Amino acid sequence: MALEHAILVSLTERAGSGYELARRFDRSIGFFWAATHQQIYRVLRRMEDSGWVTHTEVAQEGRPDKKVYRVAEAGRAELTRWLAEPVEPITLRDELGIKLRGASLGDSSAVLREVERHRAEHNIRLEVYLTIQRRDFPKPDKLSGRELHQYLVLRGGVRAEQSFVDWCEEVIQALRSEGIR
Amino acid sequence: MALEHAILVSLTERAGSGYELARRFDRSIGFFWAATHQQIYRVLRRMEDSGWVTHTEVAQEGRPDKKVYRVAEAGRAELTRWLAEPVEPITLRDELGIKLRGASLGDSSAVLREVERHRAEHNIRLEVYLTIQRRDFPKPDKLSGRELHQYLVLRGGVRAEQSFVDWCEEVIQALRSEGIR
DNA sequence: GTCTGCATGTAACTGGTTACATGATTAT
DNA sequence: ATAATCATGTAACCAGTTACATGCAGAC
Repeated sequence: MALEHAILVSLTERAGSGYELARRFDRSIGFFWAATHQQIYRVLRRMEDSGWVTHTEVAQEGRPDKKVYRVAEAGRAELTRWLAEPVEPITLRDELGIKLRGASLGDSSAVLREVERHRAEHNIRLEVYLTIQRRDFPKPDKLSGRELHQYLVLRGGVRAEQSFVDWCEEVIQALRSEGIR
Repeated sequence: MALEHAILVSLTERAGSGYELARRFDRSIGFFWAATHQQIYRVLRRMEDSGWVTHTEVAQEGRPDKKVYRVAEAGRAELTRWLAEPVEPITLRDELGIKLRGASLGDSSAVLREVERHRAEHNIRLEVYLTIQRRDFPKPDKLSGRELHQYLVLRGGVRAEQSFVDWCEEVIQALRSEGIR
C-alpha cells in the first residue's frame, strides 16, 4: 500500500489536485513509484473515505475547476504509523532477464538488440537523474532534513540506473565476444 | 505477460509439474521473477487452454500423482514470437524510497533502522548469488549458449543486489553524519 | 503425534493497466 | 484547423497476493 503513503508524503509537502499529483509523479516521486492519473484519482477517493485527506473545490479562470486535497489529522497519523513499520526489500522483476535466459530458444541477435535498446533507455534516465542532481543538489554534504532525504532517494535512482547500464554493457560484451569466437 | 514466458523457458529446459516449477521459481528464475504455486497453477491451466503446453498424468509410488507439463508446438512458436518483441525496461518501485522521502515527517531513526535492515537483507541475497556464481560458473569466459545466458542473468542479480547494498550504505552514512552534526 | 515434503487446488481480494469519455482553453 | 494542456472521471480487465483446503508419506 505504498501509493497511498507516497501521496500522503507529497500532499504533506504541498496540497494539490489529483492532476497536480499526477504531474509530480511524472517527476520526482514517480521516478521511484510510478502512477497514472486514473489510479491517483481512485486512491484519493478511497483516502478521503478513510478520512486521511479532505478536499476543497477551487474555481479557476480559463481553466476547469479543481479539487485541492490536503492531509487530514488521520492521514498524518497513518503516515507516522506506516513510517515506523517494516516494508519488504525490493525484489527484481525484470522481463529482460527472462528474455536473456531464453535467448538460445529464439533469435539471440534480436535479444542482443533488445539489451542495447535497454542500455540506451537506462542511459537516458541516468542522465535525467544526474542533471537533477547537479542542478538541485550541487553541495550534497551541506544538506539535512527533507532536502537530504530527497537527495538520497535521487541517489538511489542514479545508482539503480547506473547498475542497469553496467549490466547491459556486460551482457552486450559477452554476447558479442561469444559471436566472434 | 512475462510469467507465461518464464514458464515456457523453464519447461523447455525440462518438463515438470506445477509443484516442480514452483520449486524452480524459488531458485534460479524466481530470483528474477518470483511466483507462488497458486499463480503457477492458474497460469498453467490458461496456457493449456491456449494450447501452449500439454500435460500427462504421472502416477508415483509413495507420493501423490502429478501432472507433468511440456511445451507444445504452439508454445514454442509463442516463445519465439515473444523473444523477438520489445519489453519495457524496468522501473524502480521501492517502498523504502518513499519512506526515506517522508522520513522527516515521522520517526527518522526508525527509518534509519529500516535502511539497515534492508542492507542486511540485500547482503544476504548478494551472498547467495555470489555463492551460486562461484559454484556453477567458476570460469565465466569459457561459457557459451544457454549457460552463458544463465550466467549473465545471475550477474544481473549480483549487480542489482550490490547496488542496493551500496545505496543503503550511502544512506546510512549520510543519516548518521547528519545526526552527529 | 506432530512436523515437513509432495502435490493440487478454490476463492476472495488488492493493485495496477488500458481504453474510453468529456470539455474548456491556449498555442501553432 | 489541430494539437497540447488542464482537469476529472468510468469501466473492464489483468496480474498478483493471501487465506483456506485436502490428503498421503516419511521422519523424529
